[in-house]
Amino acid sequence: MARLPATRDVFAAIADPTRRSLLDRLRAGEQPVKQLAAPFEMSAPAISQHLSVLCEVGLVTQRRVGRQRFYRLNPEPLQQVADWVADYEHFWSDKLASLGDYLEEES
Amino acid sequence: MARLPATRDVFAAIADPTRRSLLDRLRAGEQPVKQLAAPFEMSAPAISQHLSVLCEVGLVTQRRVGRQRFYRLNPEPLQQVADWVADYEHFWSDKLASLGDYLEEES
DNA sequence: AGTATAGTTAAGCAAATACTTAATTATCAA
DNA sequence: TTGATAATTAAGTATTTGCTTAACTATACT
Repeated sequence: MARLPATRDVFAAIADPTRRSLLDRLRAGEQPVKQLAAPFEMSAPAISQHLSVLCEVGLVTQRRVGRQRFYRLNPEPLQQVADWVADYEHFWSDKLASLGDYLEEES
Repeated sequence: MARLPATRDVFAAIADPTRRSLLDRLRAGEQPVKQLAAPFEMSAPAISQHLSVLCEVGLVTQRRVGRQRFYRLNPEPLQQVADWVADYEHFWSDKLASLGDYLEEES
């Protein structure tokens, strides 16, 4: 037997470093694929496939202009990630706080 | 040809739903594997392998007590994720703000 | 000593992933 | 209409992943 179908969710989408870079670049604003893909040493189809994953989970939207395809960032789905991580934030801030106490006692 | 070695980082570690659940459960405190694994319908080795991934990226630590292995949450590496997502937060809050403006104008 | 318990390591497998090159679609330009 | 450009879809491949069962290690119980 093997694992379950592994529905592609936001967490899976941002697990890939290339896809995170693409999102990072899109923060500069809507861009056509050519421009977006410029810094990557990867074939155009590879980029196209990554963009379609991002599209599927709603992290980007598409707009056609002539023969170009403009991609735009849609960060809302990242809220899911932010929400999940937020539940852990007090754990490390508590740790930092106790480290602070420790340093204070030492000084 | 194929892809590059794909070093396992925090983003990859939290991409798997089972591993996220394990972390969620560990928020209740340090636990032996048996207790931690109880709700999962998965073999013990599968859980063990997930825990070792979490260990590799530093999200959990281990402590041996008799024949038990206690795992403890170490949330610090999640800061990386929090930091990355934080850069996107103003994007969606801007969007919400403009939605707010829109709703205000409508009323 | 013998056996049960907690957990990992080993080996193997099917599906998913991240690429590749080749072919295709669609638009623009001469 | 011919050709170049922008991008995708198709098909194929190597690697990784998430599981499984079987075997192993180590501690505890009787």
